[in-house]
Amino acid sequence: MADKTQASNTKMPNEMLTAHLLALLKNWSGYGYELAKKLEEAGYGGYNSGTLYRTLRQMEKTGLISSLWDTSSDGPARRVYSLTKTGSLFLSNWFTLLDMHKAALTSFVKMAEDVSKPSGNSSSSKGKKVKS
Amino acid sequence: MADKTQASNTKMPNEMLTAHLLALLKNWSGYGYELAKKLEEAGYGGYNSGTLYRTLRQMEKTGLISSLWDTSSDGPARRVYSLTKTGSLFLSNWFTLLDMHKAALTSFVKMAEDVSKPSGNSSSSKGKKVKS
DNA sequence: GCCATTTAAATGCAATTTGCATATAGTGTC
DNA sequence: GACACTATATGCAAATTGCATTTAAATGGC
Repeated sequence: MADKTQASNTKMPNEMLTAHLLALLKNWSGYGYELAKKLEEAGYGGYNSGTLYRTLRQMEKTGLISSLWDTSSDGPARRVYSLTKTGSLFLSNWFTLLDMHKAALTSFVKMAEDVSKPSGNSSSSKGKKVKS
Repeated sequence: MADKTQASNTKMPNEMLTAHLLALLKNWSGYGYELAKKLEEAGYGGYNSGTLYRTLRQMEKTGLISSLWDTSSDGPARRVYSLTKTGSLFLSNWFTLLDMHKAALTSFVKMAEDVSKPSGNSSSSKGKKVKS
């Protein structure tokens, strides 16, 4: 479990945790402990519980999700979250943001490729060579 | 310029700045001021210079890029950066990370969709309804 | 009943990161 | 000299994170 499937050592930034939580809560209602386990199952464990709960509370404060206590079930009370309209919007914005980000990356790479290989011209030239 | 083309108000996390810088530096050598302008042109301004320079220094410290001073040109000296092998690797890892992230998001959304619409069953049921 | 364990959420605090303003410095121009 | 533009860096308060720890309800075993 938690088998470090993530692309090598690259650390997931926390904004992605927010996105994951929003996606899990889309068309669903879940509480922290449950969400943590789902993330774990999906290979996105590695967040410690403190961070997770705090992230959830903060998402609530910023209006992405809303919560209410569920005392109906056994065991300690659960704070059950569900997506707000804002959260839903944020999620779809995140998707487009990801696309734009990726597009920018590829275009940046290509930009440089085009300049460093200007038709039949070898070595230096445009390649903004540093003097020493 | 800097025309807030980014999907609404969603803020770019700084890990993405790192990715952008790496992409710009792939097959290229550039310095901070220049990189800032390229980002600006591409619609990814909105980073203040302090953050940008500090990010670059930190990327150097972690071995993603390396720098040397360029005093050959007019004006103040420039710290010219180029990608290390690690940086190049990080960038391609970042790409796969993005893909995995997006795949996870869509699968999460679909997961919930499948449960909340169980064939011909209306209202509550599996939808993990909260009591009050 | 008593104790350990599991479920569930939250807090304390040090360490890191960020945002914003400001500092420093070289060059050219009026 | 005063000013603007290029170029990098720092100070410091505010926000965020990581890690350990705390609180608390319920269950299972003895």
